[in-house]
Amino acid sequence: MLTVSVENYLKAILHLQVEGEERVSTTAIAQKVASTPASTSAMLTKLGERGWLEHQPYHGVRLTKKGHRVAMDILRRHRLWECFLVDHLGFEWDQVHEIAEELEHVGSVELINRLDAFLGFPKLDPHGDVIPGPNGRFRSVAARTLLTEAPRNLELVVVGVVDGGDAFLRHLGVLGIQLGTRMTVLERLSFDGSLHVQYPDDEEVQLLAPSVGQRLWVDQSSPSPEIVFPEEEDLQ
Amino acid sequence: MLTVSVENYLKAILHLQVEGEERVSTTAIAQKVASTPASTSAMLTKLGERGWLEHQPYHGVRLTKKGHRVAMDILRRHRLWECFLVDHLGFEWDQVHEIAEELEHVGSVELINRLDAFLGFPKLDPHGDVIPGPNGRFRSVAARTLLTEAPRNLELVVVGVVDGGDAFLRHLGVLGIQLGTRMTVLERLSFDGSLHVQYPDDEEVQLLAPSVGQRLWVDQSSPSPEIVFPEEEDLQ
DNA sequence: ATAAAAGTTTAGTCAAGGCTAAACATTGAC
DNA sequence: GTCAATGTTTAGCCTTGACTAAACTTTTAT
Repeated sequence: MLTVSVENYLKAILHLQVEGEERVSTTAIAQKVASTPASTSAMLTKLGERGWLEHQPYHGVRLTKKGHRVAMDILRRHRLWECFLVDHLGFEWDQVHEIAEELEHVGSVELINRLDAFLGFPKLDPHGDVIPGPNGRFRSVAARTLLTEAPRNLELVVVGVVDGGDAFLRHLGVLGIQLGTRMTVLERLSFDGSLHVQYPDDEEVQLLAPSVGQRLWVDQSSPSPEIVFPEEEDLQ
Repeated sequence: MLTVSVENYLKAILHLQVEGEERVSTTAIAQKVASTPASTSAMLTKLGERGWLEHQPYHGVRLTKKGHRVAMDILRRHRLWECFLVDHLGFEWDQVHEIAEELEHVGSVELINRLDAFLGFPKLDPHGDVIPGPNGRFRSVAARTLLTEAPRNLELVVVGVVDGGDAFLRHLGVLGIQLGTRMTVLERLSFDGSLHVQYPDDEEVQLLAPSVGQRLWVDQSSPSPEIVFPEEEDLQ
């Protein structure tokens, strides 16, 4: 049965699987769900028996089609609820994750599809993450680049954050950055990859740490015919 | 800790306590939460130890102030979610109970208060039940009478249902009755208390079973200076 | 190539919350 | 007032999902 605990494991595995590795390790999963490797191992065996994943002892785990579908549904619910909380209840984007963690386990399919319609079938959640559709697949992904890898001297707009924990989101708040913030990258420093950026209507040039630049998705502020991507030798 | 299970017990006890009896029996609670008397007895002992109720072995149970407050909060969450589901997601009133049973266990106080504001601080849920305020007390109760006890020959409007399970709500649907339906009681039959009622713009007189009339809250359709309540000798 | 480190699983417990069967209280009928 | 019927609790057991400690694999470093 799909208990809250099972849903959390599947969600965690999807997360780790998307973020790179083909096979996901027991320890990594244990960390994500804040449990011990021993408990996790037991759970993985069970999830394997029930057909949600393939578990090769000592060599990690991979979601089956069925497991992947379930996990995507949970992600869908989580992100739709976040939209609701921010767009209609007036929460800030760094306040909604915890609440959505609870709401995502409410199981009614009818509920979530109606919520989707109520919200106007959004493609992105308040952090700029893509929302899976009712078929359990991601909706068309908008063009986006990491700020670190974006072209210079072109006005950009922030369209998302990578793996946005509340701490990072609040830090962005301090920096005055949110979804929709516009900025232009003037230079990327070779020392550590820090970025010199400039905001519209602001003479001053700001220095942005690489830890921030690597975690911001941006798109061109207004479509332009000439897009110049940086070449390797550009990097000083 | 306030687990889902504990919340369900407290909610069930509040329900039974409101519906009459001062002390609530183990068996009645077991029935409400669809459990056995044995399991319930164990749970009641625990809830007593934790200060949510007073448990006199063999003589039933009564919520403490603390327990009452918690139960009212759950009722508040349940009914606010029902409002949201019907008013904004377009559900019918007989479809929302189950879903609200899940949503009511999402714990954030901030969430529920914002939802309350979003909904415009409603006083009544889609079934006409009173919604507790953030202080854990019922909001001012509107004037209302059971249809069975309402005055004759006066246009009434349905403002609520008593203990509306889905089966009853669907039955009302078959009869064409919902919140806001107007009707006039012509006569109460002495045999079994059935009611002869008439709907506006409809010549035909309908017969309403007492099982229905006893479970409909009504108010006067439009304020009238003369309210005639039925006397005993009126009942043929 | 092998030993230490790191990662994973197994073994043995625990708490929550359910169940059935049996023992115990209370109530009501005679 | 006693005894049967009803209601309640206790006793003993089960499942889920956690935990620690110990055993076992795999990987890494020398």
